[in-house]
Amino acid sequence: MSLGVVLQVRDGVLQVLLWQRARAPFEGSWSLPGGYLVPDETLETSIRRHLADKVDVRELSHLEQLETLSDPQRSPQEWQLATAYLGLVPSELDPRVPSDTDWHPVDGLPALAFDHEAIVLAGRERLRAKLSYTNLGFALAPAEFTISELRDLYAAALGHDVSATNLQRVLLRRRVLEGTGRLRPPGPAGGRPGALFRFRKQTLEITDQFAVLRPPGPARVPVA
Amino acid sequence: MSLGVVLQVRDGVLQVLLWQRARAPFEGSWSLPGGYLVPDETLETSIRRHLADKVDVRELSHLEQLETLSDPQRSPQEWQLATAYLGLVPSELDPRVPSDTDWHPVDGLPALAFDHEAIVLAGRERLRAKLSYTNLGFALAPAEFTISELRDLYAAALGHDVSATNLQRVLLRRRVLEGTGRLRPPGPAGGRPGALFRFRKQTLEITDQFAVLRPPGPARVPVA
DNA sequence: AGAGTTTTCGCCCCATAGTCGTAAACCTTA
DNA sequence: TAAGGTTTACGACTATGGGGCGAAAACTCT
Repeated sequence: MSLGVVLQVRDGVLQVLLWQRARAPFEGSWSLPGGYLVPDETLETSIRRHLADKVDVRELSHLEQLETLSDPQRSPQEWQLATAYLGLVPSELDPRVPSDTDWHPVDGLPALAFDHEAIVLAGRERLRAKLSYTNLGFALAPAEFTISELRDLYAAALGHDVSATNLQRVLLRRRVLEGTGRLRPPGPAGGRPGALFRFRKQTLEITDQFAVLRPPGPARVPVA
Repeated sequence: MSLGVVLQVRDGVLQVLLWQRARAPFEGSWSLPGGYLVPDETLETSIRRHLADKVDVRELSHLEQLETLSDPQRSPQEWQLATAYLGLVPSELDPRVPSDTDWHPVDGLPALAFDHEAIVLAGRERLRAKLSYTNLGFALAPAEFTISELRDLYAAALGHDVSATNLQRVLLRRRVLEGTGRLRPPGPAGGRPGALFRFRKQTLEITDQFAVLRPPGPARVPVA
């Protein structure tokens, strides 16, 4: 079967989409959305199909495979293999979810069915790691944003403060962000209008090249 | 079913363990070792069991899950899910392998059965990436080694030259390596004896902390 | 006009990577 | 024993890029 860890930053907090089980085992407790495969179906197709009831597929800005769980004890009744996926939803969207489904802060989860808590935490770790060496932030952020807004998104996803100055310089240097010409008008409290940025690419790319593994030679990427 | 991409640096070249199929489909062509699960078996147990015929399990210095393949077209006959694992063997070992099994350089593979070529390349990419931001090198290297030997290992696995000076400084600073007191006597051509090093840990650890995701504050890890 | 807010940007420090050149330690051969 | 060749070790220098700070800019409101 396939399971989905769907994450979104809501109200400044990283949250996960959970579904309340209607049947035993673990009747009534919260669990990850997902379900069985049908014949000749890709795992990715399967999780997209199961998620379609919960979130509009077009609202998923990113979907990648996490891992496949196979512990014989993970389900109390039958031996069940499950492949977990990580899905991300941009923070400006508010998908309509069914009544048995709701968002829960990843810090402070209720008791989850099966091994789903560990899967959620694995998804959060994957997100945190990739935020640093890829452009995965595009999947959390709206189409346009100020640096302050992006800093709050990163802080929520990473779980600690982020320096806005640094974030801007680093992401610009890595050519992850680019400025639109536009400005965001200040709020009722006033303040200087913030410049609006966007991610250059909407697909996953590795932005960090490491020291020892970088091919030698004086040729360096031009700053352009 | 489970599949294993078992990599080792042999003769200064990154090689993968392949098995020649005895039955259709793809009879006679090379493929990854692996096979079906038995009930109540973990995927990791399964791949270890299937690999036991090829390589002594104790010779595997590292084993981690790569991904689960589910394309309905990946097997010409039946719909088949397969979970691929990446296994590593230290370069000083030379496992006895059956006659239908042999090592092949990852650069210059023969035509492989199913989608196995893509899986091998995915395994190589995982190795290359993790060599840079983890201590995964421990799984390729012998118990003790000189910096030159380690440099050759890294160069083979990464596919490009590596500076020995840099490699030593970086891995020492990250506290990935530590010096044993010993020296390796020079070869017949002479030369200064090389100092012997070892990896501090034999389990996977992340050694690189990234800029923007690093928690703020002046506190830095003491150089000790 | 002045006070309060928020964003922007320049400046400086420092940690670490990359390169190079020289010294050290060993072999073989004359 | 001296000289030349080979390999490793290590210091010096440079470049890059992150981290932090503070001042300036651009607003709103009173």
